[in-house]
Amino acid sequence: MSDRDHASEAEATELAERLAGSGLRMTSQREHVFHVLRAQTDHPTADEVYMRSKAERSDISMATVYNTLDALVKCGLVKQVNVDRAATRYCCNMQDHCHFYCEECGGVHDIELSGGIRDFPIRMPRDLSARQMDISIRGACRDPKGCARKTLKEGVKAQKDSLENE
Amino acid sequence: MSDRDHASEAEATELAERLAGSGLRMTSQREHVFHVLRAQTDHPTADEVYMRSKAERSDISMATVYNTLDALVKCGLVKQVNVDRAATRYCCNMQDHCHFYCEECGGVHDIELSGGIRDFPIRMPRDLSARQMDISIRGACRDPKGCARKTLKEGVKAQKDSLENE
DNA sequence: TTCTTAATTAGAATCATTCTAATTATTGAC
DNA sequence: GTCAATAATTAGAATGATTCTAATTAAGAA
Ligand SMILES: [Mn+2]
Ligand SMILES: [Mn+2]
Ligand SMILES: [Zn+2]
Ligand SMILES: [Zn+2]
Repeated sequence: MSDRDHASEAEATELAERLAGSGLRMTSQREHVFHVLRAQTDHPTADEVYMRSKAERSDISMATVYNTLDALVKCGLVKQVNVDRAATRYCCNMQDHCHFYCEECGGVHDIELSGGIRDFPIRMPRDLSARQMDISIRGACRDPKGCARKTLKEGVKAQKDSLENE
Repeated sequence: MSDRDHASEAEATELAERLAGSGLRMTSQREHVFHVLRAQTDHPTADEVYMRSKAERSDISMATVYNTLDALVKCGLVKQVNVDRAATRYCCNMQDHCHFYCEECGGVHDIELSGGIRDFPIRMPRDLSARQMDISIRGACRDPKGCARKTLKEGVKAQKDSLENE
């Protein structure tokens, strides 16, 4: 049994436990979608998750991808990330972090937070009680190789076409 | 001439100048939409701006409201505020601030920032250059009177109906 | 004016997401 | 294992915010 199998097994076990904790069942589709998410640290949209999932399991449906992503969010294994009004992205890094959006390539990167998110210099009015804080940063990633994603629209479309014509 | 007229006049002048600065023309629709936005400190959606605008100018169209809000954003008089995937809201407070979203009533409130947004304790990776940071807080506003907006969906719908049946 | 260009408008189109209703899979009791 | 009960999957329809289109109207320059 390879390291990879070990990793997948541990992943599946964690998934099954978390799902059970929320009264949800483990299924092969859910395992596969979760694995697809964990395979890359980018923050794919539902559509991208669908395409990647379909590459190995050609029978999976978009509806199931949406349902599964929902289930993963409900049981605390995945977070939704929204950038403007674009399609929701999914993040499976459950550490406390914030997001960087590259306006050049459209990529989203995780940024670790130094201190706890609590001790940020914000004075909360007395009549408002905070439950959660979200920080997002936008800018450009000046990676010499060019960024993770190509120039947003064209790049995403090209990627989609190439997967469809397989 | 009343104080109110003075205020409106100054508002219109600022608007005209800002529009001109972006190569855009001043129109009565734009003046009216801008005035509607400045009349309340809440963060209305395009649809809400449309309803409020139509209350006084029944001939204005939704398309114009969208176009105008766009123009106002382009010339730096208004900012867009996104909460999850819900309809975009519009904010005409141009000071540096962040947003509080009440999960109970759906209202959005401004929160002043103590220090400059620059000295927040975040270590940026070398290959990422930040241009802008957004902070949003979610929680509940425990106002004894109840919050600005009623319980989200029902409240918004009721408000819409009441305006339509005038 | 009159010409040119921009703004407004109604309605169609788009696109991510949610919903519906039918089918299939999983679970637990027997 | 059999069999109901319940949950998950699925295709496709519906939704809703926004954008686009193409026609009309208004504004500014000459
Ligand atoms: Mn992330
Ligand atoms: Mn604001
Ligand atoms: Zn980039
Ligand atoms: Zn509230």
